Amino acid sequence: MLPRRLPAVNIPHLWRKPVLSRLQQEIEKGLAAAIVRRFGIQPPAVDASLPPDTTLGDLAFPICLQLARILKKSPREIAGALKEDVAALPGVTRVEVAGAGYLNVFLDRVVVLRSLLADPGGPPALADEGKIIVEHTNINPNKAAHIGHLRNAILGDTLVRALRYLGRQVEVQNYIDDTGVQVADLVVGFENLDVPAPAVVAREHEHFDSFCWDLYARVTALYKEQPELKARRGEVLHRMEEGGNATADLATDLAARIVRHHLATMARLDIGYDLLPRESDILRLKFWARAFKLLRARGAVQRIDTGKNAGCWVMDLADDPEFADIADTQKVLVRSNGTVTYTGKDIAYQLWKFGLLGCDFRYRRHEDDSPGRPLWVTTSDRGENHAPSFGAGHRVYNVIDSRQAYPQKVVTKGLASLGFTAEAGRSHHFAYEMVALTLDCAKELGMDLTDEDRARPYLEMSGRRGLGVKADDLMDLLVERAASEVLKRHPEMDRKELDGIARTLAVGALRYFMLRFTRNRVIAFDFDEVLSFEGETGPYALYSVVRATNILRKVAESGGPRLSDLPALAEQWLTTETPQPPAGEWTLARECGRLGDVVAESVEKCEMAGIARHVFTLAQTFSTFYHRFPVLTAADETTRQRRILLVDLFRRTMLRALDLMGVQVPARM
RNA sequence: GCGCCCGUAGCUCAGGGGAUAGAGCGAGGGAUUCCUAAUCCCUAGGUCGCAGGUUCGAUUCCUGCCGGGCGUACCA
Repeated sequence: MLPRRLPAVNIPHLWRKPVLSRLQQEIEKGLAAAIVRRFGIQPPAVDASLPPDTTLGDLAFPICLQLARILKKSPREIAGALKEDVAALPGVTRVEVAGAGYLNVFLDRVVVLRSLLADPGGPPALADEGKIIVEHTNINPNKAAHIGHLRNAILGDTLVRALRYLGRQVEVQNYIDDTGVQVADLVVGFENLDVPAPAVVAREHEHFDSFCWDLYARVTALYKEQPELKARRGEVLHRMEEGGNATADLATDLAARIVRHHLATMARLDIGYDLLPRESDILRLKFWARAFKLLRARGAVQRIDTGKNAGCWVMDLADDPEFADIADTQKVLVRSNGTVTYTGKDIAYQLWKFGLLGCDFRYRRHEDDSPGRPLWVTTSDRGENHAPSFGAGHRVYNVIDSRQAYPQKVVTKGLASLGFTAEAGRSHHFAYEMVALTLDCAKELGMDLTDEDRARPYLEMSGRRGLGVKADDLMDLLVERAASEVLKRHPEMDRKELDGIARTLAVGALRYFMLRFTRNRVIAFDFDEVLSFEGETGPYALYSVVRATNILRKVAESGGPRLSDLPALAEQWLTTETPQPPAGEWTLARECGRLGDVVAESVEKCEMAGIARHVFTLAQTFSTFYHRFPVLTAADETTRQRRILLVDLFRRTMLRALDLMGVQVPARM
């Protein structure tokens, strides 16, 4: 569904890059100028790369390999001619011609280290762009959240954190589809299956959402036995859209109850929102009517009189090359029975997100908000007077799995066909592949599988079949697992601390797991993998920071500088004549210096796996450092101080990097 | 049918026009009077799905095949 690379989410020019890349940029410019001077040609893009290891240099330029053809000279000869010019650039201590003709640059490590210590993990500063709206989570409020929803929420929340780190103003929205077919199914379930009223269920079951998970699967089975119930579902849907009747009230109540559970589930992972826009309000406040009018005025929708779409209002996509692949070029926005499809409502919603609809929701505080994190929900009743202003964003990310790429394209096309081409260009479908279940996993869940199922590489989760791993169940498993690991190492630990650490480790394990896969890869979910705390996992990363923290604690305990003294120590060190740090230590510093670039690149590519990977690389680099270089018992005071500062640089960088992933660091584990 | 995604070590995955293709798990071997062994070090393991093309150079770009997944709804 996606182009191979997303259309570049263009980040307006970085006017201040992190220290490493800033230096790198200067050298790229200087090298380009030298090429013009020596050879009288304008070179292609001069880009630095990283040499395989730091003993070869800190930056490597392959440009001479490309110039060889143009200049008809050997790459090494060209590199040799440029070597002195590059060596004279500020921040460069040495240049070597290596391999086939690489120009390898050694940086002044002390200069770099000084800047890093002054601002560890600092982001590149970006030109202000205005509000960015990120929509994620968006779970149908008719059942418990499952691990597929977790991938969505974790990707979305990480994107939000990355954007905020880059200095963006972000508004997080979690759209509540409370008038959709799936909620109607649940209403049919409560009406026709032998279950207590919702209020009673809520009293008797701690997990109302989990109860509905089962009920939803039972309704699906019931439709097979009593097909006439499907007509009832249609009626229910109609009544829900009308509002102001008992059926609609039941639906609203059910959706609200389940949303509260979803919010609680996500809160366990430190995922929150600013606004819950409700679909019912889009209807009640006539958002669709308004969007529909605009679309008709532009001739962007047509009423169809004949054929299978007779009686519907559709958007015709035939003339658009983007949709050349679609067999049926008409996308229905208004059904023949007069109700609006999700895509129709989504067009209205998207217009509102950009402030193009000319009308607004009313707002009230959600009952589950907290002083530190206000949460608002839309309403069509009287709103509160002091609500902040929502919507009217400059850029919009919709975090939605790639199975919905086609309707997302229709939404964007809707904007474009109304003449809002700039906004269409700033509408980003942040697409990712689904989470499926391995066959082993499905068996562990006790699912009975068909032969067809067993022939597949993995199974798509299905709410209708009740096939899936619930988010809360997985979290419970992770917390339990974490608690037992911590207890093994700290048998004396009190319950309260243990619970806190176990929760932190569980969040770290889960969030790391969901982020380590690039978004175009289907995750075939497997319990053993997600429950692993060794190797490339969240707990491994946390462990490295805990160790760093321990070193610094022991430094303080042995009469050395305390955490609060370290800035002063860095300051003092900054002004002292210092030898260049050796390669093994420098590698750690260099990795720390890359965070800002890594995040900027991750946002540009909408690829949050880059952040996870970098966190792992940082942890791994530190682990190597930890084993090779004693800090407390360093040979001399200069070395000891430098290492203390390096450990602190690592610690502070990791705190920021892990915070981007929504993970806190425990004091011990 | 058409479109999109995936195919890299036994398994799970990174990477990406150029320096010996990387990591984790698993397998084998080693390290703990020393800052937590949730760690570290070493070894084995790869015609980067297949075939063409572009290029000084392709695992990476292009084309065509093969295998798998998803989409192509008056569900979302």
